Amino acid sequence: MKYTYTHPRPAVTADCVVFGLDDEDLKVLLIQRDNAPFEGCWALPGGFARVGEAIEETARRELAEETGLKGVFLEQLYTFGDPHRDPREHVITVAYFALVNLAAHTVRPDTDARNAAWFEIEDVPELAFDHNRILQTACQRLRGKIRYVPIGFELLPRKFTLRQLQQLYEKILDRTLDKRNFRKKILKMDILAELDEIETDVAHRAARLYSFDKRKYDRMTEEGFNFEL
Amino acid sequence: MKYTYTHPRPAVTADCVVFGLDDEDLKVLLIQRDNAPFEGCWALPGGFARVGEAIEETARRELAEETGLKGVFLEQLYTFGDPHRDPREHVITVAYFALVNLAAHTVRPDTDARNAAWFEIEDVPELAFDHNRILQTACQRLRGKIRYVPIGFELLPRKFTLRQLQQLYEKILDRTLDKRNFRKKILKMDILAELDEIETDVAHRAARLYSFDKRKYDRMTEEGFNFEL
DNA sequence: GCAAAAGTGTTTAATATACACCCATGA
DNA sequence: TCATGGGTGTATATTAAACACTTTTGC
Repeated sequence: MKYTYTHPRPAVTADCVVFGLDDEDLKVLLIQRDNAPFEGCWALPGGFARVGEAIEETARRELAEETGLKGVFLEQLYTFGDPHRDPREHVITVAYFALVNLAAHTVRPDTDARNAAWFEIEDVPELAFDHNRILQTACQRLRGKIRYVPIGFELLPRKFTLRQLQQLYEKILDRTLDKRNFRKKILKMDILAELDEIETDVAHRAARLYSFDKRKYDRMTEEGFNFEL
Repeated sequence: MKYTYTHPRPAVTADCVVFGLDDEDLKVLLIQRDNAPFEGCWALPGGFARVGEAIEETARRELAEETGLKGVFLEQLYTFGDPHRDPREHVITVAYFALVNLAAHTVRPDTDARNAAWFEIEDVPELAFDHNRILQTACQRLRGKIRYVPIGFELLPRKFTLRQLQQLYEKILDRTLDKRNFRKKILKMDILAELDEIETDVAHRAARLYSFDKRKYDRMTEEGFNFEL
């Protein structure tokens, strides 16, 4: 089938930078490419936009097709339109970043990708296209955003300890935080629900579990409160 | 000439939300459309992406063609990809927002647009496509960003008084600020250069002029300082 | 009983806020 | 001389930062 236009058009793709937290390590999900260009090279999951499909849907569909991930937190990151970022032709990509907690979502490699795997942020190899740059932009955005929007909870299991939360922040912000001050601050915000449960299977005193109370948070932001760590 | 592809492609455009400050009023630059759809309707300046042209260049080129504005501060805002946002077909638009100071840039209507004009933000009429929504997104971004990145200076003349700066912030943040506290805070940041000049042609005591010292600011941000008003 | 992490308060410094008057200038 | 905005300081409240020990639990 052929599709003809009076003017040449750049192609459009959507790519996803998927962050996951695994035993306190921040990782990113990559796929190994099946086809040219960059065959065999690691890359961000993503693919071509379809006509009639919202661009975010493109991102979600490709993510599901290539990695099996569904229903994740997804937010638009930036649109990269350099005409030489794809050696074949002018391809504009709308990049998204996603946050998942690894315990709740299992990844299965699928048709388009020979393989999908989690990489430690520091150990990411040379990627296809300008994907290293996109990843870098995503890391910056994550660091910038996590300080004043409580998106960090997307990376944790539904029930978590304050230590897990603190370690997450320390990992992303790349500095240590004072335990007492951290707890004081986050609890005072009143966006966590204290559960009647404690962690299990730990070789020391078990910590209380908490969950993020989105309803409280939404109510507070409406009233002009701002989260800021 | 015809251009043929094996898969259908959405079209891509770039649109600009241009903010300008005029006698302490925040305005946005609109053009009146010459062609269908939405002929005669007011819209954001913008147009179709060319193959081989970086998408930001599309935005700059269209802005210059339609309004005569060149060399302005331009930053990517968001990409809108709803398949029904253009009644003709699926058009993805990469929206940018621009800041200009009206004194330094003159606007001349040009080929594509029958007319270009500045509108008070509050008086913007029903626009073509989803441009009202894009404008709204841009306003939010401007408000959010101006508090922690000193982009406000782009809206002012090179030399300005502290009153002008404060009024700008009050306009955008939509609340009054205490004069003494504002001056203390902004001067303590040490990103303004105090000039040996005062304003002229005012019917009261003339205020000292300042200019934004980008070099100082860049040096400070590198050292991990953060502007925050 | 010891290793490992949970949990908890206070002091001090820094920052934000609230607030009012005299001064210079041009009309 | 009056109207208009320029320019300035201090006291108080709030928030951030620094800091160490006791408790619980599993091994």
